[in-house]
Amino acid sequence: MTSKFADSVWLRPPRTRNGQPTLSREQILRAAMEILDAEGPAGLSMRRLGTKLGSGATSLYWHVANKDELLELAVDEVMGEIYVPEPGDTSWRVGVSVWANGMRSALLRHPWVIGLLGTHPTLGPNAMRLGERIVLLLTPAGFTGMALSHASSLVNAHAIGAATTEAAANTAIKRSGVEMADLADQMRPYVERLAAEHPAYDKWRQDVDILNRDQQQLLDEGFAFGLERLLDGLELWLTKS
Amino acid sequence: MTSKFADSVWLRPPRTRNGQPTLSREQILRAAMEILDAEGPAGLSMRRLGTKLGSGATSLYWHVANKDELLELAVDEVMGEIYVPEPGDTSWRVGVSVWANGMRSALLRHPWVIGLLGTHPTLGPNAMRLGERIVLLLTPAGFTGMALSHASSLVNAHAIGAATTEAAANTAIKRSGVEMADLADQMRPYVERLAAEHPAYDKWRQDVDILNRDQQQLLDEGFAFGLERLLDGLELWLTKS
DNA sequence: CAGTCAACTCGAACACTGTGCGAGTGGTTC
DNA sequence: GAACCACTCGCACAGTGTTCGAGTTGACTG
Repeated sequence: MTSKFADSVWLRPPRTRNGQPTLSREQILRAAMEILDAEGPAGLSMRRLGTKLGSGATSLYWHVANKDELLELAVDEVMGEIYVPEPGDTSWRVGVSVWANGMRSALLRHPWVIGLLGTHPTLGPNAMRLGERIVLLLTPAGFTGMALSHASSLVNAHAIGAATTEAAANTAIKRSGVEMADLADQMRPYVERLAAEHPAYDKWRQDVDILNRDQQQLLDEGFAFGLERLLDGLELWLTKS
Repeated sequence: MTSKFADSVWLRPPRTRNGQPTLSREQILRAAMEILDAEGPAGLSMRRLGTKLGSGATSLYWHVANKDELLELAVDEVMGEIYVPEPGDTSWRVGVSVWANGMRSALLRHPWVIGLLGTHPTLGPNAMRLGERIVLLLTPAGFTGMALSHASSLVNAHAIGAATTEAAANTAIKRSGVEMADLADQMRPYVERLAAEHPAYDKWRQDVDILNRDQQQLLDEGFAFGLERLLDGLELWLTKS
């Protein structure tokens, strides 16, 4: 049940010597991410990963303690794909926007990360580097002490939350036929049944004709809208204190 | 690979007659949630659920198509715990705050939901009821059309994102010994190693002395801070358009 | 050159998992 | 009595993560 942080991956160097012994932590990680990106977490099993690498499944356990740990490494790898601009290059608003948008798209490129974020805190080196960049970006903007932490959490939460619902929508579309129109048709009886019980929701849905719009564009706009409101709120706080 | 929405749980009535045949969808759902709350998703297996209900594991498949579907039902059940005030009872700001706080605490009461939110969209009756209430709350506040959707997504994302990182922290604390101080001690060598590479982050961490604070209070404050900024941003948008 | 040790690989086995299938049970309706 | 339906469930299958202990390699030491 309990596990010491002292045993964590981040404290244990990759087990490999100068030579290249046909298997390395990096290599395993890369192969694992390929499977995850292509087929989601359900597609990743140690045996499959082993055969993909041309080695026995249990060989992996020399380089990685656990499947869980492997996933932790993978999550941090995704964190490494997020770019946070240096201060001075732009205003803090633009900097935060770049960061937030980059985070959203990284999460959507690797949607399996989303389901893992709530299970372990992300403490890997890439996450740390991210933290450093964020401090560097927000400090000159005027955020200090706890406000810095809170502001950063706010942006983080926006990216994670938006990516979560967006990923859910994506998998629903992927899993049903292909066309959004088809899915809308399939849902019609259900939606109509509920329309009676939820008149306001239904009226709104008809007003905006939500099912006949470009879903991706809607999601993009929604994220941008939220981000803008959130930046306004932060800016207001800066000027008022 | 593909599955028609026509087969979805939400279109299929619970399979039970007037009599009470020792097993019902409701009952299964309740037992499943007890296990999930107590031991997380890893603790839930169909066999365990069966024995907990005093019946064979495969009997469950009469009432529920598969485990995924059972989890979908469970997620919607949690959505039912979220309260959105009616408009007129309070200002929209307070209404949204109640909703957001309720959502955060529901997700933290049932942290296993967080990992599932990204896998299926939540379309159950409770989620729909939530949607209705949100429309009723935000419309009189001045949000119409797409802005309503975007504002609602923003609040949603904040709750989900904050709960995600908070759940991650909680499991880390639960899983290591017991005391936060112990965990801080265990992390020390790692943190110190990284301090050199991340001076700004390190300086900030020392300035606020983050490890010696009440973590729960910090999380609460962070959520409230973010929510306030976000509401300010929305209010500003309302007045400017 | 032989010997030792560490780094690394891997097959077998264990205790599990979700789920399809077909047989079985009990009550209600002709 | 017969037929039907709602429902339960044991068996079996193909898979899972992981442990253990034996095996293989290559480099360094005596």
